[in-house]
Amino acid sequence: MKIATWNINGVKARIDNLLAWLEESQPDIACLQEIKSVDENFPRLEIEALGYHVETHGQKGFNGVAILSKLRFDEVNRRLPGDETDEQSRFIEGVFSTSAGALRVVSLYLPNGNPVGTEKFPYKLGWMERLERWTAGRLALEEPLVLAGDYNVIAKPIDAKNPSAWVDDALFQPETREAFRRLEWLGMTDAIRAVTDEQLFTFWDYQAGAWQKDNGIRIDHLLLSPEAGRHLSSAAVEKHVRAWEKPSDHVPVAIDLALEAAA
DNA sequence: ATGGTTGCTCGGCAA
Repeated sequence: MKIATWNINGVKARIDNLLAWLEESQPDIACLQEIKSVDENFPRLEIEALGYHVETHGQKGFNGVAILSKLRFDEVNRRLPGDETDEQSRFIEGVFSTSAGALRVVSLYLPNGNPVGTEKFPYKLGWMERLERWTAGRLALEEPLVLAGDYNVIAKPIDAKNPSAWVDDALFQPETREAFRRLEWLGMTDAIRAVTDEQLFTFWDYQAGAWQKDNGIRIDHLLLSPEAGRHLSSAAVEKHVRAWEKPSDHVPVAIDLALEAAA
């Protein structure tokens, strides 16, 4: 079963790329971030025509996440618990029936947190604390769990072409990196790092020729519970998508799990 | 380089 995550930076601007990518990559489950659309305007008909079920959690103008799945959703949960006042659409969980029992897949768009020194940074850290608590609860179920999305976290210096350029950025603060490590300490595995130590990027800024200079960062991650990680057979960044016409500034990251949809 | 580019929405924010 192929599970992918992609920050598409606007579903309206990216619909042609999204449909082309779905046909080429053929993910069984696709987690999207920054759909920048309300649910009513999400182009579900075109996507359903390719054989996907569609669940969204959007808002006007910014943020917004979605899960597309060739498997039927058994359950859908929107919003990360822990702060009833949080109005930003950044979290959706789908539950699916597989050969290994219930599979839980989350599409998350973790707050950017810039600039550090404003209320945006503590919002990011608070969101990461809520995610840690939620994940601890799900891990107690001892089920396959995939947390996929744009984490806005540069976990290690190797995950940036120029780490020194990011030292004042929320994505690379010690508190940010520690909060990410706490998710790993809970028992979650960074799928890419389970298969390779090489330098890989998932985001290149639109500005200053970042793509042409390969000045990128790796901030889109799939974290796996032990029960998901034991089925991991491959993980890869689909870098070529960044060279398409009218690209997102992020590219898809995909894993294969040796699991099948329940009969 | 206190710049640069894109999306959403048509001024200014978010990234």
